[in-house]
Amino acid sequence: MARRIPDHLHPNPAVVAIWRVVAALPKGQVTTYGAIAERAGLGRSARQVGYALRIASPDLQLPWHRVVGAGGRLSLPREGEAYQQQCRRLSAEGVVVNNGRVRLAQSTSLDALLWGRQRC
DNA sequence: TCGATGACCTCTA
DNA sequence: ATAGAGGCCATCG
Repeated sequence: MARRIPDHLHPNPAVVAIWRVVAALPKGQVTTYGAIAERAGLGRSARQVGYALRIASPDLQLPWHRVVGAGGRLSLPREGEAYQQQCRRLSAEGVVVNNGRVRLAQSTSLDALLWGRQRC
């Protein structure tokens, strides 16, 4: 699951710390940028999380799609390619994406099947 | 050194 | 529910 991220992959320790936290996110669970910053020991530097994900190499295979904005809002341009991919990958994990929003905190797999009209 | 720039967040109106 | 203003903070040119 939580794949290890070597220190030498990036000179900035904060970036590596963020990658580690993201890599540890369980499948089907979503969190916010702010929460990740907190867990990485960066306080309110939520923007750093966005930065770290943006510069991350695809080779890392980070589950970046499990990271959303506050209130469960997808924080990517809706017209972009990345947005579509995030929607699909979340849906594939049973996370309901409704009009650019996901259910934070609750989001059990059960009502995912009941509520789930995957409108990406 | 400094202003611009975000895959952000919170509070108002 | 939506929009705008401010705040935040590391990076970048």
